[in-house]
Amino acid sequence: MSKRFYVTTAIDYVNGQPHLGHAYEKVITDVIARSHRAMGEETFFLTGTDEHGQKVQQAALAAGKTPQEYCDELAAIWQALAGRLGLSNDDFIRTTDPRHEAIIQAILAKLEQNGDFYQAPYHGYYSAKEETFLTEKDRREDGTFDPMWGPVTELVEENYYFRMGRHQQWLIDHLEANPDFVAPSYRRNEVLGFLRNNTLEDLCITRPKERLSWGIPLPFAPDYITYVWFDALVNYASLPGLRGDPVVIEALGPWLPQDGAFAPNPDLQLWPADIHVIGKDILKFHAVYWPIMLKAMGLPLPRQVLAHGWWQKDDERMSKTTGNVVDPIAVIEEWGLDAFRYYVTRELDIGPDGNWTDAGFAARYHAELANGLGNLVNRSLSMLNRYRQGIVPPPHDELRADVTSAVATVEGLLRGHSLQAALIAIWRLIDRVNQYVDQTAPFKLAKDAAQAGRLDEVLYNLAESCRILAVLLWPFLPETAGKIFAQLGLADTPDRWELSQWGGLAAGHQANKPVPLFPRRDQPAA
RNA sequence: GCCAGAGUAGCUCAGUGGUAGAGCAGGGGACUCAUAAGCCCUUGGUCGGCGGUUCAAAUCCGUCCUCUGGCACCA
Repeated sequence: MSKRFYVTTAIDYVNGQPHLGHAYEKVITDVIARSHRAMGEETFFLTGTDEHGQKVQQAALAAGKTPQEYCDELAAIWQALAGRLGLSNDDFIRTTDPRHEAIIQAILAKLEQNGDFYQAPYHGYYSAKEETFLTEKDRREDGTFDPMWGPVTELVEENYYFRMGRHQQWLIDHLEANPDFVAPSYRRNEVLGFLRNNTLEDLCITRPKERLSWGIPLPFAPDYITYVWFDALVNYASLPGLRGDPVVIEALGPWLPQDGAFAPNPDLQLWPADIHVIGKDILKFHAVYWPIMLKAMGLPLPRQVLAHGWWQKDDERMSKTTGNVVDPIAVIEEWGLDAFRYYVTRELDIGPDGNWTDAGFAARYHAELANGLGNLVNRSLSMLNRYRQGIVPPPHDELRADVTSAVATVEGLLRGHSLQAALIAIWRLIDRVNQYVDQTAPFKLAKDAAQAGRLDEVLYNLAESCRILAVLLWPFLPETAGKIFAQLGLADTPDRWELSQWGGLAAGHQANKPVPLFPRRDQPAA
């Protein structure tokens, strides 16, 4: 079996509530995963939760629970979110999975043996009140720290460091030789600019156990706990490893537990990842630290780090304190899952920041989903039922060229992960088919018995266009695509690109009666 | 402060030397299968300011203004 297309989201820190940004990242990654699957690639889509760290430790303590109990409860919330978003993820990694921890320890042991680590004092400003180190960025202009931190003292503690400096040049070379390694291109430029103009400092990768106990101990120094880098980031490779990915198993072989738990599985070739979908805030970790870590581990680099932007609400940063937030679950409950998936993918291209407005959401819902797509399917099937009792006439090719051309365009855009552009192209086809209804006026043809043959032709073109639209929409709107197939009386699922071939509807096929896909919400039901 | 990017119709944006474009919103019309949806037509801009190069500049150059992003241990 060949290597699968492997796509990931960032894993989310459990000590927080899911918000629009999380939901957005997962939806666009799901669209990418579904489109690759539809086009016949074996695909693996991974998401998950980051569960270690001091904040989780403290929150668990405050809640009177063990950290593991606390994480189990929160991980369930995040997994439920994945379900509510209709994600087609193939697995869900939790960094508290003992197998993940075993792989982390194998990696740490290997790098220690290779001389990638060293011990040194860590100097920092420490807030005892918040039990955290502060950075220069936390200083105010006059050099003092915000009173929220309480008394701030300068503290020195021993820690382990990861040597990064020696990796600077090849990483620059790699970015120059692989223009798609970081996307969009302006993010790549930022990373290159950073690498060219700064000297990489070594990375502090531990915290002393007395300060951070909820995490993975260094196998060669159990009084130290791995800090986030060699824990959370590694999930992308540890999940393949714990499921037997041969590349990961081979790189870590001698350092893994030799009890047979990590037997290679040649049928699951995942690493290297094809795309890491992340937010722009964690670009540097993924485009600088992570490749260097992988190189040290002896693993190939991912093919692409794709950084998306952030959402604002009404041109202002979303903030819990002001209540200026979009709750994705509430939107889905009010408008439906596919309406949510459509808006976030259509409104915002992957890269720039976006702005959520409730008015914009309602406008797209009505203009594009209800009046455009929904009404087209409804009027097409309504006429097929009214004039032909829902029985599909013989195939006819009048719209074949338009549809085939749109399919090719959408396919190319999906392969390039231009999701917004793909939706725009799909809607151009919807507009074209709506235009066709007016140009051919089947409702007039139906009044003249002599035009029965022409009416058959038009009705076939409409029904077949709707069928193919379902296939194109599947990656974005899986519920809706399924409903269109169901209304057409098709038992199949529109999850394969080959179904977008013109002429799939057979003469004599019995379609069902239409039900509005996206009921209008701005007027009382008639 | 330094580096990068952007400023074009009410809104979102395309357009990189040759008579200003799209979608949405706004206005008008004909139709009626359909979720009072759809279709056709249409109003609307001294292309951020100033100066320069050119027969010709939204497009190239200079300068100024405004905004955005980045400037390492941030989940």
